[in-house]
Amino acid sequence: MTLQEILSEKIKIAIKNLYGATLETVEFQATRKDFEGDITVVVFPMLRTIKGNPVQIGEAIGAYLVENVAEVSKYNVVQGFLNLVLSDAYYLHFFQSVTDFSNFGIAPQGTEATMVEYSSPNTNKPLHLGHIRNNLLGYSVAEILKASGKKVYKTQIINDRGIHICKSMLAWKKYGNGETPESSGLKGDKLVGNYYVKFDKEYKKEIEALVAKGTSEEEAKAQATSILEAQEMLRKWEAGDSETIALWKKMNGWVYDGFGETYKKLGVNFDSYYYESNTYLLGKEAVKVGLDKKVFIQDPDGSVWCDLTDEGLDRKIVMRSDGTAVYMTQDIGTAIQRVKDYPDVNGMIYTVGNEQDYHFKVLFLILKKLGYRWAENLYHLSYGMVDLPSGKMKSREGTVVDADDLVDEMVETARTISEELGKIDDLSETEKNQLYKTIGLGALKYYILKVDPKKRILFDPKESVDFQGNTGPFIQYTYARIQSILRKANELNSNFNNFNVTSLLLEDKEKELLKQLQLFPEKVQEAAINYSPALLANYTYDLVKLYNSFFQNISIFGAATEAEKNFRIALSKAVGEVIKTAFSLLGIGVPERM
RNA sequence: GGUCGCGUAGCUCAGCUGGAUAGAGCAUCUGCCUUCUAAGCAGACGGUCACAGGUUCGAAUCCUGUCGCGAUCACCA
Repeated sequence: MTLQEILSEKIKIAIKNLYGATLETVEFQATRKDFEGDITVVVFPMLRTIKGNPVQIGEAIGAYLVENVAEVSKYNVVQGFLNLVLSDAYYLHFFQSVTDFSNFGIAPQGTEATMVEYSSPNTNKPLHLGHIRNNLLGYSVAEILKASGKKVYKTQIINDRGIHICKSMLAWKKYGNGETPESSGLKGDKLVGNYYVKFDKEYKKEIEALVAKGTSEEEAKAQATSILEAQEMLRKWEAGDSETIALWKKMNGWVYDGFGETYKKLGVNFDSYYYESNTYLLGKEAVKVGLDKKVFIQDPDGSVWCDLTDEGLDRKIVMRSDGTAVYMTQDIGTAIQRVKDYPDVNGMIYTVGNEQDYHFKVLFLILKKLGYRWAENLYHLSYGMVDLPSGKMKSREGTVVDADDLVDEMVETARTISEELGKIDDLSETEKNQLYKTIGLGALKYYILKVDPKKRILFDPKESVDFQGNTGPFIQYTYARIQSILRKANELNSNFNNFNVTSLLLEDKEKELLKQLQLFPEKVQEAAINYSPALLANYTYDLVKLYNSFFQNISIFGAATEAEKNFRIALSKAVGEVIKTAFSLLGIGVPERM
C-alpha cells in the first residue's frame, strides 16, 4: 500500500468520525515550493459531501493525521489546502528499502505482448531526419513498454515493392554501368537513392521536351519514356520475370545493408521484419470474412467497401473492382498475420507520421468491426513532421537532412567541444571516439525525444543542438560527475553502501531529491500509458537539476559526520543509477567520464 | 469546404486525471573555478497561456465559437 492510499484511508475515517460523512475519493497533489510540506490534500472537493469551512476541515484532518499516522510529522492549512510534512524517517525508510537502484522502476515482464512497429522505410532512398524521429520514438516507446512490464516485439514493414523501386532499378540499368557499393565505395542505400534522383532528373527532362512540343503537362507526365519503362518494369516484377526479380533482389540487398549500418549507428534494433512484397496480397481473406459478417458491402462493379458513415467517417474501399488489394487491405492482412505469427500479441503500436491519422483511425475501426479481441489495443503513435528553417524536406529537391550525415555532424560537434574543454586528454583514441558518439547521439536523441510527439519539430542543423540546459549532454555530464565521486569514494574506501540512516537529519533538498527518486517507477508507468518518452526525459532533467543545485553547493567528502558523508555518496549513486535507467529507456548511453 | 492536430516568455520547450503567485533552458545582465568535473551553480530581466464566451468555489488545462499554422479528405502507398 502506498502512502497516498494509507492517507486516503485515514482521511476517510477521520471524516466519518468527525462529520459522519462518507468520502468517495481524496485528492492529493505535490506541495508547491512556496509552502512548507511534501504532500497536499485538497479540501475543496470535500465540500460537496461535508458542509463547512474548508480551513476548519483542513485543520481537523491535519490534527488527526499527525496524531494517527506515523509518517506525518507536521501540517499547515492555507485556504483549502492542507499541507502535510512527512517525516525524514519516511523518506529514509524508502531509500533504505531500495537496495539496488540499478533496476529501480523496471517492472517484471508480464505475459501479455505488444508489437511495436516503427521505421518502415521505402527501399529507394536513404533514411532522413524524419526517419530519425520515427526510429527514436518507436525504439524508446518499445523500451518503456518493456520496463512497464509488457513483453514487446519490435518490428517494421519494409516497403520494398512498387513503382518507386522500379524507378531506381531502371535508372541503374540505363545509366549505371554496373556500379555497385563495392565499386563506388558508396553505402548501398545512398547508391540506390542516387539512381532514384537520376531517374527523376531524366524524367523531368523528358516532360519538358514533350511540353515544348505542345503536349499538355499532364499528358507529358503520363507519356514520358522513363515512366512508361518503369511501369513496364513493375509489370514484369509482378509477373515474376526472373531478370527483373534478380535485379530487384540485388538492389534491395544493397539498401538493407545500408539501412543496417544506419540502425546500428542509431542504436535501434528489430525482432522481426515484414516485407510488403510478401504481405501486399494478404487481406483478401479478411475481405471475404468481412463480407460474410456484413462488415463490408460489395458494389455492383465488384469493388468492396466498408461503410463508416455511422462513425462520422467516409466509405472506405478495401478491394478494387478488379479484385486487387489496396493499402488498407494490406494493413488489415498484415495485422492479422502478425497475430498468427506471434500468438501472445494482444495489441500493436504503429509509429507512423500524423499525415496518416485518418488511415489508422479507419484501420482500427475496421479491425474492431471484424471482431478481433486485440483490435481493442491498437494505438497509432502519431508524430509531427520535422521541419527545417527552409521549410519542408523534399527528397526530389535535395532539401533532406540525411540521417547518417546528421549523426556524423553531431559526433563531430561533440568532438570539437570536448577537445576544447580538454578534460579527457588522457583517454585513448578509441575511448575518445566512443565518448564522442555517446555525447553526439545523446544530444540528438534527447533533443528529439524531449518534445511531445504530437508537436512539429523545427530543426536547424546549422545551429546544431545545444549542450547546455535541458539537453542530453547536460544530463550525461551529471552522470559522469557522479561516477567521479564514486571513484573517489572507492579510493578512500568509503563504505557508503552501509550507512546508518537513523542518525540523519535531512536537508530540504535531500528530501526533495528522495521525493523525486521515489517518483521514478510511477513516471515509467505514466510514460508507458501515454506512449511518451518526453515525460521520462523531462522527469530526468528535473531530477538532475535538483541534484546539481544541491551538490554544487555542498561538499560531500567534507560532510560533518561519517553517516552524512556516506548517505550523500549513496544518494549520488542512486541518482546516477536512475539517470542511467531512464536514459537507457530513451536509447541514450551514459559515459563514465566526459 | 469537412475532419483531425497544434497555438504558453524574444527563441526552444515543460506544465499529470481542473487547484495556491505560470515553470525550465537559450539569449541579455550580475555574482561564483587553490577543496568531489564551471558542459556547472546562485540571482536579475522577461507572460493578457492566440482571441471571445461558457461550465464552477477555482480554467493554460474541460465545452462552444473565432482567428492563425499544419496535416488529411484517391479503385496511390
